[in-house]
Amino acid sequence: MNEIASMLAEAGLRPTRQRTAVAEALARSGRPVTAQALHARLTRSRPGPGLATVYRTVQALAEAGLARTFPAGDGELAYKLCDPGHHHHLICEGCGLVIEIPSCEVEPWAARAARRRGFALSSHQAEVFGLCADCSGQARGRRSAARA
Amino acid sequence: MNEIASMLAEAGLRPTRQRTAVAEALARSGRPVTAQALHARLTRSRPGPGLATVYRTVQALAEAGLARTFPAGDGELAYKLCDPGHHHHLICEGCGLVIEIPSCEVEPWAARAARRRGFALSSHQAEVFGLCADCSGQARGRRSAARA
DNA sequence: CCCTAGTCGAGAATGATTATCATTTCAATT
DNA sequence: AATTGAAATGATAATCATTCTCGACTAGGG
Repeated sequence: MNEIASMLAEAGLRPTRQRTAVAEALARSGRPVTAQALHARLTRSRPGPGLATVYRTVQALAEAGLARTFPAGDGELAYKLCDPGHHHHLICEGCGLVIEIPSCEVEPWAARAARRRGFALSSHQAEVFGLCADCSGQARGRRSAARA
Repeated sequence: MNEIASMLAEAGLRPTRQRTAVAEALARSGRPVTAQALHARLTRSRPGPGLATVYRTVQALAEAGLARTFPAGDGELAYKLCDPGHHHHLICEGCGLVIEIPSCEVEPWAARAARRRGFALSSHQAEVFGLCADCSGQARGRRSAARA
C-alpha cells in the first residue's frame, strides 16, 4: 500500500518492515544521511533495524538506482533518495540541503571535452555548491538585524 | 634544487627526504593513488617513509591545493598531484588515467542553476568519464586484430 | 655547538564497514 | 491455516583504512 513499500517492490527488494523503515527515514530526511546516523535515528527510542540491515538496505537502494551516495565530511558515505534519471545536484554548504537539477546542459560540454582528447564518452557528473536562500538569508540577517 | 622540493617549500612544507619521496612518487604515477598504495610502492624494496608520514604528506598536499582527492572504489581516498587552479577532470574508466580540463564552460550553467533556486553560488565541480584513446582502441582491436 | 619547532616512525587505538551464521520472516502454495 | 525454500535479519566478530601517541630525531637559526 505504502508508496515507499511499492517503490521497494518495484526495485526487486522485498518490502520488509525494516527496509521500509530505512527507506522512509531516508525519504523523511531529504538530505544525505550516513548509515550510522540513520541507524541511530531509527533506534533512538523505539527498537529498530540492526546496523547491518541499515547498511545492506542503503546499499541495495543505491544499486537499484533509487539512492545516490555523497561523500560525507571524512571518508564516510551518505545516502539520499533520488529520482532514478540522470540529474545533477545543488548542495547547500550551510544546512546540507540537496536539490536535484534535472535539465542537463552539461552534456554538450562533456561530449566536446571528451572528443577533443580522443576519449569515448561514457558519463559525466556535476555538482553545484552554495548557500540556500534560508542560509544566505540568515547570514545576511545576522549582520543587519542581529535578532535575538 | 629539485623541482618537487621547491614546490613543497613554496607551500610551506619543509622538503624533507620523506616528503619529497612521497610527492615524487605521486608525480611519477600521474593518476590517483591511495595512501596505502603509495606507501607500499615506496617501501617495496628500499626502506621508505612510514605509513603515517605518507598519510600526513598527501593530506598536507591536498590542503595546500597541490593535490586533489578522488574517491577510490570503496570508501578509500586517492590523491593526485594537480595544478592549483580551477579545472575539471576527464577520467578513463579503463586505466584510471586522469586528464585535467582547464577551460571552464560549466560556470554559466552553474551560476544559472544556482540563481534560479535562490542559491548563492560558491563553487562547482564536474568530472567526465569515458575510455581513453588507448583503452577504447584496445577494446576495438581485441575484436578485429586479436593480437597476441 | 645548542635550541626549538617541526618531523618521523612504530605500533596502538579508533571507527566505519563487512562477514558470519543461526534464527526469523516472507509470500506463494497447499 | 500449515508448509516450505529462499530471502532477510541481527548480534557479534573480523577487517581494514585512517588517526593518534609519544619518544626520538633533524634542520637551521643564533
